[in-house]
Amino acid sequence: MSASQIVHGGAVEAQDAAEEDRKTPGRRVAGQDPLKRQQIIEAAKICFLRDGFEATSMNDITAEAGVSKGTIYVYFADKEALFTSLCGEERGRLLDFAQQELAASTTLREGLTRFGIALTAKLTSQHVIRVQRMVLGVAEKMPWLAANFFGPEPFSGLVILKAYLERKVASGELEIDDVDLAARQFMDLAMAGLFKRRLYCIMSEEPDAATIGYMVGKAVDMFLAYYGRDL
Amino acid sequence: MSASQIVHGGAVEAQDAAEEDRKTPGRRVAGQDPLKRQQIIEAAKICFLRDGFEATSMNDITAEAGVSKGTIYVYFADKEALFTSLCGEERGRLLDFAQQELAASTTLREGLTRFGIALTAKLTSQHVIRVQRMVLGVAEKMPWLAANFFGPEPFSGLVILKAYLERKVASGELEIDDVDLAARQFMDLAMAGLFKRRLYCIMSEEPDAATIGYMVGKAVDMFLAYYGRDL
Amino acid sequence: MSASQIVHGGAVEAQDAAEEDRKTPGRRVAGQDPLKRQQIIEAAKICFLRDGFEATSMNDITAEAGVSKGTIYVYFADKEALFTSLCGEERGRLLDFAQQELAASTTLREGLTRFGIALTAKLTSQHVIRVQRMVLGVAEKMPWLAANFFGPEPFSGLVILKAYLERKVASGELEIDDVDLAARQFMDLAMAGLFKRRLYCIMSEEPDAATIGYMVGKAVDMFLAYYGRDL
Amino acid sequence: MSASQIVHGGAVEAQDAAEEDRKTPGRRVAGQDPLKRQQIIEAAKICFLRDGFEATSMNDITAEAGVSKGTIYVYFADKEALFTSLCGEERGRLLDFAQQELAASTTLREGLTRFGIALTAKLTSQHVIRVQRMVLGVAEKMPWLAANFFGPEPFSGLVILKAYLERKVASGELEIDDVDLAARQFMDLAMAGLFKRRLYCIMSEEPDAATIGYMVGKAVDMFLAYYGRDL
DNA sequence: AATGAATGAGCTTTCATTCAT
DNA sequence: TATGAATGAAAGCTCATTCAT
Repeated sequence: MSASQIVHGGAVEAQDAAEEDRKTPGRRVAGQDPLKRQQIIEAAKICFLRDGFEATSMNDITAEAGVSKGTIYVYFADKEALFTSLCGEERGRLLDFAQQELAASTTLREGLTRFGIALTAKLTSQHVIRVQRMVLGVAEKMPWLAANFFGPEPFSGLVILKAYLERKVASGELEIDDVDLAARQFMDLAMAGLFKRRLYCIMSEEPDAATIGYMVGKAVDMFLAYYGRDL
Repeated sequence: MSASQIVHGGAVEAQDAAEEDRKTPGRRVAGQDPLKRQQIIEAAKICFLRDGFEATSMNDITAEAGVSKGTIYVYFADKEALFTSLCGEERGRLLDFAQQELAASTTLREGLTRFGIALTAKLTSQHVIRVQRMVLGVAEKMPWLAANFFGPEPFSGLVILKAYLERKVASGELEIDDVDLAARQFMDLAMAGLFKRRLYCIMSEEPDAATIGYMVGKAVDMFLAYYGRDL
Repeated sequence: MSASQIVHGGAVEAQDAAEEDRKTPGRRVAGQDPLKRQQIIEAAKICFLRDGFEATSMNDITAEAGVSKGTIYVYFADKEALFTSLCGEERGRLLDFAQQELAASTTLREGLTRFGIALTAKLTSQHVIRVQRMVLGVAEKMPWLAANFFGPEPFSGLVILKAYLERKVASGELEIDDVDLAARQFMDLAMAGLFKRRLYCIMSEEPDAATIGYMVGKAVDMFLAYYGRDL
Repeated sequence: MSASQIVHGGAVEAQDAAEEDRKTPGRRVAGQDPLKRQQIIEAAKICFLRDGFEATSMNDITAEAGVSKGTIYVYFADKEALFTSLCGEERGRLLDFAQQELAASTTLREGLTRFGIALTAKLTSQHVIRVQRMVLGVAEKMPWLAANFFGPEPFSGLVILKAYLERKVASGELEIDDVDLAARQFMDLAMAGLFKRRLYCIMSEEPDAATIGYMVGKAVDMFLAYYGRDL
């Protein structure tokens, strides 16, 4: 698998299949064209994020996708199945960018700062906030969907940060007794207040870079003051 | 008025009024029977918390409340008004308990600890989590409702904590340049990870007292290590 | 029966009964208070004329009349019965004024002119136009109601005009072979076009006195030119 | 196109279009099938004429038309739009026949007589009377609809008659100072009493040809006696 | 006798889903 | 295979009528 494929993520296998099929002319199998499937999902994403699950009609998605209603029902059993698929894709590897931020950093402080900034920017962005509200709105009915929102464990931001912290503990730069807790503390500290204010519409605009930088800076200070080992 | 009544909050006056009115015979005014109003709200709460705003039909509430549809519309102008009323009651004085926790404490560490424990217990309780999901589900459509969820500013937990911190700064126990940020940091630190895990159904049970105590203890340690002034 | 009773018309017997009952204190018989009955009818008239039969709710009438819904149902079996009663009263002696116009005139030309003016003014007045539309709107369902709208024959304008014409024929001032037709011709001629234009909202304002005078004048001219006997 | 098709009027083109389309296979566009549209309108006509606008429910029309409720809403935006369409079709060229009657006549007397007979027969026919009651029932709510009932000016019977009278004035056969009034007078004279009696259910059957002929004859006599110029 | 809160069938309209083309 | 017209259950809401007070 090439590097570019890694970047594109989950849709890659489907794309490959599509390209192969295109070579052999003739009828496709119903509900098997990955391009059309993606087209529907993208349209549904726009609608669901804009209006929420209930307020979005299949007609809206039809219009947005430019395919017929019947076709959607070939690719997805019903509205809920489409929504679930879409959430699965959206979740994708929501926090995988984190790995790069940490890998690209030389010092501990830089690593934490870049990680914190990227994390906060992402989680408070208009798009991701909307996705979260959408998912939380159906969490009672589809808890598994919410539970997996931040990604299946092995790839989530938390796991990445924990691994990073553990390496820094091993290297002697940090002294942490409960790495899991410390990782969670740092993440919440980095967006202290911002996340909830964004989620609850108290802050209606995305925070700007200066704000995020300021808050993450304070978080790193505090985190290192407590867990850092003066060398 | 007894202490227990204070705890129960907003519904108390209505109950009292109802009992008094029952003594004086005669017809009640339309939409003014607090018992019936409460009956409807309780039913609506069950339905809205279970299914969300859009997925709950007025018929569902009718059946749950055991009153007719027409009656609901005497007490509430429409579905949204009922939902708003319910949220208003639910919000009530969600975080006012906080004041007592701080007032009842002698030392700074005790104050922060009691405050953090009460806050975390409240916000991660099954009921409050459900209410939050319900409110977030309609945040896109009724942002004012979400924005006011944690109470109008003067009485919210944040304001109380900030005032407390400011007093401690004045008394020389703390040294904080940005009290607003510090307050937010402490609150998020106190429930680091817990809040999100509860909201996203990753943790399906309410955290037990030991867990909360452990996490809040760590939070207080970290907070005092950074902002505390060794006297 | 006194002269004043004749003028007051149908409600007289009820009034008498009311006065008698007032003498004996104590409870009235349900649905027997003519004052309250009238109060309800007046309110209903306002509502039905403003909004039509279907668009008027019993609540509207309740509010307008200042009596309770139950009371209305004591006086009238249902909405339709109330409407029917109201129409009966409205019809009353819609065109009885005509007699006075003719009696107060000395010459034939004056009689026809005054009659024509009064008739046209009445039938094109906003109130009467509304009543007519209301009645016509339910004519398919309650044809008897529409049929009696212009009054039971003996007292209607047509009968009065016919009697007048017959007297003028007998006196030699007119020469008419079909008096019934002539009477109808005069009435329609007097409001030629005006009536239909008013009914069909082509003319939204009541015609002014000058317009009516002009048209009736033309009608009298034409009528006398054809039926008049030059003496 | 046959003569009988001309008589039937507005629905003819739609039918033709439908038949043509049926020849070309393939799916129809939503809300574009003229047969189905006509089917709905016919059903609506039956219901609205029988019960009036308010008293007719969309369910009634659904049942009468034999199509689903949703389908009606594909063809018509709402109940009012359906009603308006139906009225528009009904109005059609209600009085255009008049032109032919006048054109086909040689003498003035014949022209007026044929015109008067055709006008009276049409306006007192059971169907047109019902349509008028239906329209008048909503005149308060949709005055524009009532106002346009007799057709947009250029094609209405009144305009045609006025033009005819003006020609006759020019040719010296008539002497009229106010042609507009004269035209209205003639039209009302032609159906003197008949129209109102039919509208108000005083006359429950359509008038027969003899009655109409008699009344129109009298009207023509009177009209010519006044406006005619003895040559 | 009078009241008006409560009822629930019924209203117009929407929309997820089906299936003939 | 893909289409989109048609379906009809169900939505939010109204209101004529009833009946406990």
